[in-house]
Amino acid sequence: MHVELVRWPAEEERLAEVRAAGLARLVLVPEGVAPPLTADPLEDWIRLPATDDDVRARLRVLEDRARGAVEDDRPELDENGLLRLGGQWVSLPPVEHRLMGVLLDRYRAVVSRDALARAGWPDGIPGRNVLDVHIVRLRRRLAPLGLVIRTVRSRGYLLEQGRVEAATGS
Amino acid sequence: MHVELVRWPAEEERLAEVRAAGLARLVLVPEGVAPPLTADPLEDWIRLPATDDDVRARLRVLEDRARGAVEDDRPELDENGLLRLGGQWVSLPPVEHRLMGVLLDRYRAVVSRDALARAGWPDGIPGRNVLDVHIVRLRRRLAPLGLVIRTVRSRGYLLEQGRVEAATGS
DNA sequence: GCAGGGGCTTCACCGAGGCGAAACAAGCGT
DNA sequence: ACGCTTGTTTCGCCTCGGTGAAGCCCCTGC
Repeated sequence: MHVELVRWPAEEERLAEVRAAGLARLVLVPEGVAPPLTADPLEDWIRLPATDDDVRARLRVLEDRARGAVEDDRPELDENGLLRLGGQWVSLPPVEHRLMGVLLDRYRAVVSRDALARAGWPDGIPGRNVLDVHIVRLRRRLAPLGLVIRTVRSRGYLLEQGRVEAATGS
Repeated sequence: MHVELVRWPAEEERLAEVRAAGLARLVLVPEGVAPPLTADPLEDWIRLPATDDDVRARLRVLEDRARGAVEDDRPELDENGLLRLGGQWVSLPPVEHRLMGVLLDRYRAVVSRDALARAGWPDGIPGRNVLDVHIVRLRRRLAPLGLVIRTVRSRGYLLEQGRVEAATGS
């Protein structure tokens, strides 16, 4: 993810272009000049002179926003079984709601099948295949949100954002 | 729209609270201290000492963002049963007016069938299917405005703007 | 290398219940 | 008298949770 550096007001035209292109940008504003203001989260400005650290800090945030428009916000699960992520949502039936609770508590970490079974069926698991089936169903329901449940063989499962894998290990 | 001013690192706890509450905030960072970084567009920081103009500039941007985050054109319902949205309007009969009231109070959140029943029929619900029927009728009336009532099975209903919903994979 | 087996995935199916919607029958105000 | 609103019945679909069974993949023992 790249962030454009734009001098203001010297490069006014370029700022307009970069804005139109929807690129992230940091505007450098010398002393005594009013900064250009916009509500666009992909734009920030900094007053010169500034330390390299401060410039880097603002650049990092802009990079995060540029990247994270899609990635990296954490899904939210409410008490009504609604799972929200990036403006979209899906509703989860009771069992899957409970399973999702544990997976989110340990987001991006492995959750054992045992822990999942206990969470999904506090009164004891009905059959030995039930968990697997519900994992499949949960996977399908999560797909539209870009969430993926990975299998960690003989260890358990792990919830994360679905990345576009460079190559499937085939 | 209000923006919280938070001193850093003195008011670290308060920053956490304000973040959790989703309020817009400007973090004041003294010289020589690393600013707290987040991709959240509702947070910004400024290096002290700073001019009043620079502070005001950052406040204005945050106010704009806070306003934009909330104002995402919400439908308006008046006491005469007129529901307006985006220049258009429809009129709602008494029962549907009351139902719509609760749905709007909890816009985009789940409202239980029970809560709807109590709102629509304060003196007790006449039959057990009445609510379903009125939901259907309300749906038809809302359609021209682009509003949609989603079913959240065994939990209730939810009112939102009719976007193209990610369908469940068949 | 090959066969066996455990772990996991997926499908097809069933019963129960939640929900949708059409059709019908009043009631009410204008 | 007419149209709009409200309540009721009824039929049928879809979802949800659970079960059995088939198949795949990887590891392991021989």
